[in-house]
Amino acid sequence: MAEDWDLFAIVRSCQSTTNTSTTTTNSTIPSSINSTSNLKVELEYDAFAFPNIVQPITNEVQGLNQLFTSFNPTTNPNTTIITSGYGINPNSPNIARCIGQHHNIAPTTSSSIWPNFVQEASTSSFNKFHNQQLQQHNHHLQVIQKQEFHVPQSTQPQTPRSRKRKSQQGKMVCHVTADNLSTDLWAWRKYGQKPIKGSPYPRNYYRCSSSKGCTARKQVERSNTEADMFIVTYTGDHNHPRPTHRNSLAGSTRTKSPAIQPPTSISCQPNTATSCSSSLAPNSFGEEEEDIDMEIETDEEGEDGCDIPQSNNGQ
DNA sequence: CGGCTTTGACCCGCGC
DNA sequence: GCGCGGGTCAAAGCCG
Repeated sequence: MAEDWDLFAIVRSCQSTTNTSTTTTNSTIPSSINSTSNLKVELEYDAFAFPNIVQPITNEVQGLNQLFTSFNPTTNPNTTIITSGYGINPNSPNIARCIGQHHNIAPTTSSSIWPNFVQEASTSSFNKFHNQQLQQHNHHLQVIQKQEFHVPQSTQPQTPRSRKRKSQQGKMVCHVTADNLSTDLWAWRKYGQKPIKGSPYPRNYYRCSSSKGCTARKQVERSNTEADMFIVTYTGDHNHPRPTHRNSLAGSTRTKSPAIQPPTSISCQPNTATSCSSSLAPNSFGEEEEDIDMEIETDEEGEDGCDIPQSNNGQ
């Protein structure tokens, strides 16, 4: 299909740019959030009117923030975190404080851009979703705290096809610019592409290729409202430590297809996941430290690594 | 040779 | 109950 852009787009973005904007998926978010120079991270929780979950979420937020922070290469003073959401009081001191703190602490690693991420919850199965998310996040948090890399229990055993709608599963959504489509050290393998109703652009499906049993999934699609923005959605958890460096899995990249390539391109390929992911992505969690190291290793590429110029990661 | 991309078909959750 | 549409599978072909 001509729309290969996606793929590469994703992958490619190895370049870092400074624009990353985060928006909430649920509510189409205006670009007002975007800040070119400042990185704004928006944590959105659809707590709606479920007071009972607010607390847990708060905890989550903390956990996420920790992770996020530790992960965030860019953490810098300029980083702004915006909390918004339904249900969770944006003004919540707990959250704000927590976030602020973490950010301050955050290690400053590279100048890479830290893509925005949004935590999205589906309204339909709100409770279910939240429970899952909370579990995942808590779990991740625990993992991090322990400095472990496994996500043992996992989240869901993935049976042959867990057809459960993704919308109902916990997921992390990142909005990144084409330039930032970043990459991460995880190795991703494309396993499908589908046209999405209502969107002129197809959605690409990737799964982690580092480990056979890994349930991590990644979806990438171009925003139909903002041409140069890509929506990257992460689901599932990695059941293995993050690779130390982009691996080289073999094959690769077919050069980018002639088709559309996002602006910058390179094919970072699957291995490259966007930084967003790292942040929240469940998986990435554990590896934060490594991540950082590794990512840093990438130099500046910004995000993570997409150092790989073209073709696949390295290959 | 191993791994990746492409792509049509299939499966099945979900809304009507 | 039916149909739509999203997500996944798997064969074929490509690339390093």
